[in-house]
Amino acid sequence: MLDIKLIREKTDFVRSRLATRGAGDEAKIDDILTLDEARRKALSEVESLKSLRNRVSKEIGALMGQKKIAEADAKKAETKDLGDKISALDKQAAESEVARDTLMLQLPNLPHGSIPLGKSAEDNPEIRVHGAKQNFDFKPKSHVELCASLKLVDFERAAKLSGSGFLLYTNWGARLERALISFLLDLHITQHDYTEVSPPLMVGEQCLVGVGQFPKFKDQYYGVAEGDDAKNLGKLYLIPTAETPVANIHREEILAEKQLPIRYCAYTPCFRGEAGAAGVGTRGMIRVHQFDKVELIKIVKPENAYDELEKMVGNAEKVLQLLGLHYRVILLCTGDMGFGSAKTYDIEVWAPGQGSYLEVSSCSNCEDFQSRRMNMRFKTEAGENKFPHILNGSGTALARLFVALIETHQQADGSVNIPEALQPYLKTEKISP
RNA sequence: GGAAGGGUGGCUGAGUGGUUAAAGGCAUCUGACUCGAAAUCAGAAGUAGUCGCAAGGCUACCGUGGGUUCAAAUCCCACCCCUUCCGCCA
Repeated sequence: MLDIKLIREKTDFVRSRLATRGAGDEAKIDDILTLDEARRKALSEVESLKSLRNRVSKEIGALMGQKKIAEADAKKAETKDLGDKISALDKQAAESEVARDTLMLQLPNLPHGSIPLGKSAEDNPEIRVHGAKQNFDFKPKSHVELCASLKLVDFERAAKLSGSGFLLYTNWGARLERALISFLLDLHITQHDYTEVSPPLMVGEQCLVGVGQFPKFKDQYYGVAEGDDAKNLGKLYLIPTAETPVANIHREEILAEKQLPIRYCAYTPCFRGEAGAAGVGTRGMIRVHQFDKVELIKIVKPENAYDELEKMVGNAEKVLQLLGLHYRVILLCTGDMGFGSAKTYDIEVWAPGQGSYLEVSSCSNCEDFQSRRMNMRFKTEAGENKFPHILNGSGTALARLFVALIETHQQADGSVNIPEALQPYLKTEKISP
C-alpha cells in the first residue's frame, strides 16, 4: 500500500511513477483523493461533535456526583440528539475510508527510480551471465524424456491422482527432489546467514492481503474448506509461496531496531491455480499447480535494503553456480514488475533440452509496500516508528531447477551426472537407467 | 466436538457505568548522587487519525463487531483467539 500522505502531497509524482507500469492505475488517484477529502471532512465535523459530547458528559457526571439531578437531566436532554448526528457522520467517514482503502489496496507499488522503462519482458535488460550453453555431441533430451527413461516422474499417474499440472516423483526423482531441498536449505542457513523456519501451508486472507496477493489476484489461489460446510470455504488458502506466511510472521508488531536485519529461509510446497496461464495442462514440469520452493525473506532497515537485495540475488546465484548451471540475471523493467515490488531481478537458468531459459528465482525489494499493509514497524533508537523494507527471493524454485539440472548434466548414455555439491545429499554420483 | 477459565499498554497486573490513557510492579529513557558502576531518589515515556507554519489542540483505541446510555475497559448480544480437562485423532 502506498502512503496516503505521499499521494496527497506528491500527487503528480505518484501518478507518473504508476504510469510507467503501463497498467493505467494512475487513473485511480483522483477517486482516491476525492474519497480522502470526504473522509477528512466528515472526520473533522464528527470529532468536534464528539468533543462537545465528552465535555457535556463530564459535566453531567459532576452534577450527578453532587446530587443535582434536575440540572443533570436538563443537560441530558440537551445532548440527546447529538448521538444520532454523530453516528450518521461516523458512518459517512467510515464509508469513505473503506472506499478509499479498497482502491488503495489495488494500487501497485511505485517502481524504484532506477528501473528501466519498458512495456514487457522484451524490455528487460540482461545484467550478467554466468557460464555458457554447453555443446552436446548428441541431441540432448528434454526433461520429459529423461523423467520417463530414468523413471523420475510419473506424469500419467499424477494426472490420475490430481489432474494435469501435478507431479508424482518416483524413486530417484523423489530422492533428487528431497536432496535439492536439503542442499538449498543448508546452503542458505550455513553460508548466507538465514534462519530456517517452517510455516503453515494454509493461511488466512489477511496474510495474502499483507503481501499484496489479495484482493487483486484472488482468482489465482486455492481456497480450502474444512469439512463439508461451504461456509468454511475461503477461511484459509493454500499458500502460493512461502513468502505469504513468512513475510507475515511479524505483522502488526513493532520490532526493535537492533533485531534488524531479520533473514528467514523456508522450504514449502507452493500451490497455484495458474488460471489462464500458458503451459498449464501440458506435459512436463515447467508450469504446474504444485511445486517445491526454498524462499528467502528479509526484513531490513530502508537504508540497507538495496544492498541486501544485491546480496540476496547473489545467494540465489550461488545455488546455480554450485550446481554447474548456466544462467543469466535480468532486471525487470517497469512494465514487467510484480504488483508489490519496487525492484526485481529474475534469474533464468538454461535448460538445454528445452532450448530456453527458465525463471527459477525472482528477487524483489517491496520497500514498505507490504509492511504498510501488514502494519509491521520497527522502533528506531530515536524512538520513531518506521516501516521496514521487506525483500523476498526464491532460493530457488524446484521443479524448474530439477529440469535444468537433469537436462544440463545428461550424458550420451542416458544417465545424469550429479554435481559434486549435491552428491553428499543424494549419495550417488550418477543416476542411470 | 463437550466443559471450565481467560483475552487490559513493551511485559506483568489492578480495575463492574462518570477527571481512567487507565493504579502497582518489571523493563526503557533523562537527571541527581558516584572516580565509574550498582543501589537509591526525582522525572519522562503508548499507538494511530485529524487540524495547525509551529507550539499545541481534538478524536479514537482495554480480543473483534454490534447494542444500551448524556457517558462503556466496566452492562447486553454475536463472533474470534488462548489455556486446562474430557472425547476423537496423525
